[in-house]
Amino acid sequence: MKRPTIADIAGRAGVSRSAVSFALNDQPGVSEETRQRVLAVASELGWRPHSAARALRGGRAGAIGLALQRPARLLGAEPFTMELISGLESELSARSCGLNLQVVEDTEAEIATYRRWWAEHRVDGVIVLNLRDDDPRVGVLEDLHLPAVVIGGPAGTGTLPSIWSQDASGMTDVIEYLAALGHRRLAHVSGDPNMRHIVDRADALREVCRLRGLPEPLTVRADYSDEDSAQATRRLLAAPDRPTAIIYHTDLTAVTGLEVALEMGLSVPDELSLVAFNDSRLCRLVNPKLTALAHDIPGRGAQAARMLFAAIEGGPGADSQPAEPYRLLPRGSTGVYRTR
Amino acid sequence: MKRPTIADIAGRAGVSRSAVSFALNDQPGVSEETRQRVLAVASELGWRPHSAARALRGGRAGAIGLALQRPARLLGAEPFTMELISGLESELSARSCGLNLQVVEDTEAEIATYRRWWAEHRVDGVIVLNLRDDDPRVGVLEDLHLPAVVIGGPAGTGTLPSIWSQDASGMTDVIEYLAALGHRRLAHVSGDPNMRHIVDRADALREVCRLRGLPEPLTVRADYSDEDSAQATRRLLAAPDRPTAIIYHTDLTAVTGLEVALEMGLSVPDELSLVAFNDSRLCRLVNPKLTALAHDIPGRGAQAARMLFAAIEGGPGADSQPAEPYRLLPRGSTGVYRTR
DNA sequence: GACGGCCGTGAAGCGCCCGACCATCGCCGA
DNA sequence: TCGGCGATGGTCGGGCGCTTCACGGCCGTC
Repeated sequence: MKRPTIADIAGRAGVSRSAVSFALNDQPGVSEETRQRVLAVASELGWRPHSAARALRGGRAGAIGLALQRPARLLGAEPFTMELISGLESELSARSCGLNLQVVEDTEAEIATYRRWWAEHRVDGVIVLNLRDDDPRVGVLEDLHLPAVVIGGPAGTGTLPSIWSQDASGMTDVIEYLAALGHRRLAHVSGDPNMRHIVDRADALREVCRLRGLPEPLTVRADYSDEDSAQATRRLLAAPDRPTAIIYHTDLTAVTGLEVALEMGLSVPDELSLVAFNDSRLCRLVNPKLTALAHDIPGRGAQAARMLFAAIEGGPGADSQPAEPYRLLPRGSTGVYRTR
Repeated sequence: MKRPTIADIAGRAGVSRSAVSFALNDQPGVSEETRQRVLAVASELGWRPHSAARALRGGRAGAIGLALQRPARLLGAEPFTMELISGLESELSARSCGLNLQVVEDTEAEIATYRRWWAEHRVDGVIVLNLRDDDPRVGVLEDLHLPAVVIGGPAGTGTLPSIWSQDASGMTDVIEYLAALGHRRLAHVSGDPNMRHIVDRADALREVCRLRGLPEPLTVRADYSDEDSAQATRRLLAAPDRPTAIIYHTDLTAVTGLEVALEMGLSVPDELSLVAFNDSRLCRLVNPKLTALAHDIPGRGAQAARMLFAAIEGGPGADSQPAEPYRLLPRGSTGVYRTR
């Protein structure tokens, strides 16, 4: 089977290659009659533009890039990435634009990937995840003039458009909810402090507690691993003045924390309330179900894709904007705190 | 910033473009001295081949394709896909080959995607997931002569190489394990009966039970959704002659089943044992932890990638082969059945 | 002096797009 | 009546970056 080219269509329709090109691209320069004839022949032959030829000619690569900086074992556990991808795809496929995926080890490798994509003309733009403080990726992308949309921010994205989650306000909602339930001693299992949104949450937590006259909240770090998450919760619960509510930076971490709490003989939510950032099915699979801060991740993916297209086309619509706010979904893991 | 081309290198090195091309591609036709000089200039300029130009010239697209036929909300919940991708990537990035991802609605859309990829020269080959009976994708890929590796089989893959999981033997292991624990009334929550591996498991279950003189196992279907999984388990446990052990086609389904069983007041594993196909972190997050049949998914992805490369290059190494067998990981959800 | 290796150059061409050009026709003013 | 002109509908050909085939000097050898 041979792929038909424009020349084949030209031959069959009895016109020149240019005429075919004009007809296929809705350009002026051919009569309506010729255009229809060309289109008919093209669809009969099943012609599709050769993406490489188009890209070479100086046009679009017809694909965007997504570099995932995650070890293999985590990529699976975390629903975030896949939900984001499916959201991206919903917009991409509507414009028959491809998605190039690359799993990278670290930031350095990610930057190398951007440079390679740029040099090889593989993508028209990229989506950047997990913004960090002084993120070197921003400068590189700006230098390359490679269109990009950052998921994160709003600070530190340079000239790149971004879509930022309202982490401080999400955290505030949680604290107010917990405070209303009578909790005073809060704790926070936090993530990588280099991540912008992680810092935003921690800052908000301290700030709101101070304003409301609550004691300084305990904070410990945990990565996504089982052991680390369990250890973090154990440390918090072993503290002399044990917290009555714990806020986790991830559903995964929270679920592990729940197991640990139950293991240690605590009753949830009677003696301990738990809240997770990032809702997912996981939160509903455990018992009691986890109270969570939910986000429309596929929706955000779609929004990011639209912004990226706007950035690529250089038109309007590529301005930074907030994602829709977190929604607090109270479930069985949080309850009224009764002083004993 | 301008991307350097071969002509730029040629100018700087004082040789013709052809010579540069030979040097960069390790072809004979240039002296060792010239080659070194060209390579030095190339790396100084940061030259990278323009992927579109190469593809146009008739070479490789430098990417493989993966079409995911899953609704958005499932893609996130299921760790399988991401683990597979990270396995694929480990091989791909070693050869600096890209991965093209596309989320599709149904088989028809998937086939359309293959045709488009082929016509647009976007990918050099594809990975096919979830083989079904009389799968139309096989014929299409054969017709297009688009190299492909099927994850599934071994039957029904036509001339396409495949890597097949040993589902019957996995199922047999489970039954023997459960039988050894004293279970006789087994049940099976099964998946889409059009999927080859699902049928293999069901067949093995019936066959082995017959051979061992166990009663005909109950079988119900459930998709990946919460409601469906819960409903399936409820139906089984409400049956007059309740099973003492249930085998689930997915960790997700099994976790939901566990919740339902606990809700219904059954003690796991004292009154009911549960086993899941597909181990994942999910199985260790619940209480009791789920006994599961584990698979090295990233490993299989890597193997599939290697086979696909072999198929693309037309060399040897593209023969169908079994994946490594399932490993049964007994955990807290299975135990001795004591007649009451 | 014919011949074969070795290095290197020139040019064609992959499929597509687009700027330059050209033929035809209708219309207008001289 | 006829030349000039603009609009319309089309053709020609170059070039994007890269590979590769055909060829052409140049040297050493029989």
